[in-house]
Amino acid sequence: MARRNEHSLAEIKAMVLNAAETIIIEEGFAALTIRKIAMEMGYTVGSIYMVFTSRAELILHINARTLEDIATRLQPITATADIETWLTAYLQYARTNAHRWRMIFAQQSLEAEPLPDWYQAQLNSVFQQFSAYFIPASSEQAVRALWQGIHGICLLSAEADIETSVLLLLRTFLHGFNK
Amino acid sequence: MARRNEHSLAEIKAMVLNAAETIIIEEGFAALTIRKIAMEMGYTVGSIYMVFTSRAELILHINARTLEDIATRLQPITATADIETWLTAYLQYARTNAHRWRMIFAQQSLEAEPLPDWYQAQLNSVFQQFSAYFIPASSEQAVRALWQGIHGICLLSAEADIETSVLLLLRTFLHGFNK
DNA sequence: ACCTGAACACCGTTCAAGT
DNA sequence: ACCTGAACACCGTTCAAGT
Repeated sequence: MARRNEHSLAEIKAMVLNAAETIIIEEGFAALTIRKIAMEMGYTVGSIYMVFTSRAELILHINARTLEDIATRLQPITATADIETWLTAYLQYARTNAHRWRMIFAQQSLEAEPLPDWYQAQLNSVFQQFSAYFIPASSEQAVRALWQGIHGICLLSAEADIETSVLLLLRTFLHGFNK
Repeated sequence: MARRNEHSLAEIKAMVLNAAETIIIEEGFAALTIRKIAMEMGYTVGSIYMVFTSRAELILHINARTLEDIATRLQPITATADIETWLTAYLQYARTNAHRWRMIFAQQSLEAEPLPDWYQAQLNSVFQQFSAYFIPASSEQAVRALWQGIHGICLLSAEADIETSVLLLLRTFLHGFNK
């Protein structure tokens, strides 16, 4: 056995990411095992370690992809609509892609070492779309606090009425901000 | 072997909780395994299932204890101090007992079935101290949004300056709230 | 009745060995 | 050079068997 040479390393890497994404969408983060990914893509466990050094690194790349997807989809809205429309679209993405979206924050809570720069950049590409609405004349820290606050609501709410709560926080915040 | 009868079931239950708490404080949530708890308390794995039906149920009880501890410690402040003082004390508890405090939210993200009533009550005993500062004339939903928002900041911030960010959110919110 | 510890069905990760 | 799959060191959970 061994040495099939059907796919390049780059292709295998893409297959791992696609298989992983399918599992997450269908079964959630907790169901994502290396063995299941290998099965899904028709390779053995060892192969996955040819392209990713660990499960943690793989998860980081999956999340980076999700963040890229979010940034791409919301970009057109940024140009044309107001902040409530943008935020509503973001919340809709989170609802529609619940498993993938939640996974971004499941990873964080492991604390551990700091996130790599390329990943931070992906995180920022979404946050910057949001924060652009507040520039100029708003402290970066206040806008970030609001952004994190919105995610607190999303992560801790029992499904229903998340949108109402988030808009409530946003409006009260803006009201307080604009004197 | 078997049948030592050194401890009642209630005593064993307390020993499990104490051993688990020690592990969490010293090594964090990820290090909490059934085998390690058993080792720590001088029993075997099977014994733990005499007093808890599963790891998930055990975690729920540990978190309930933490919530009770928080409520007890903050109670005296509620009576005498303003909201910023109370919130600062809460944040200090979260910082000082980081592992135990974080664990409360690690569990949540598993979604799964709804939390039992007795646990919801423990969650509420802390939230009610917070929300009391806003009564009357504030919508329950807005106060809850702020409370969850504060936790978003705590969970997603990189350690430094959490207190500043939280107070920023609180003050802007209050400013917006009071016309 | 209480407690054990082996067994079961899983994990992530490594690496000698095959082609 | 690429890929396998057995092996290692773990998990949570169960339950027949011992005292």
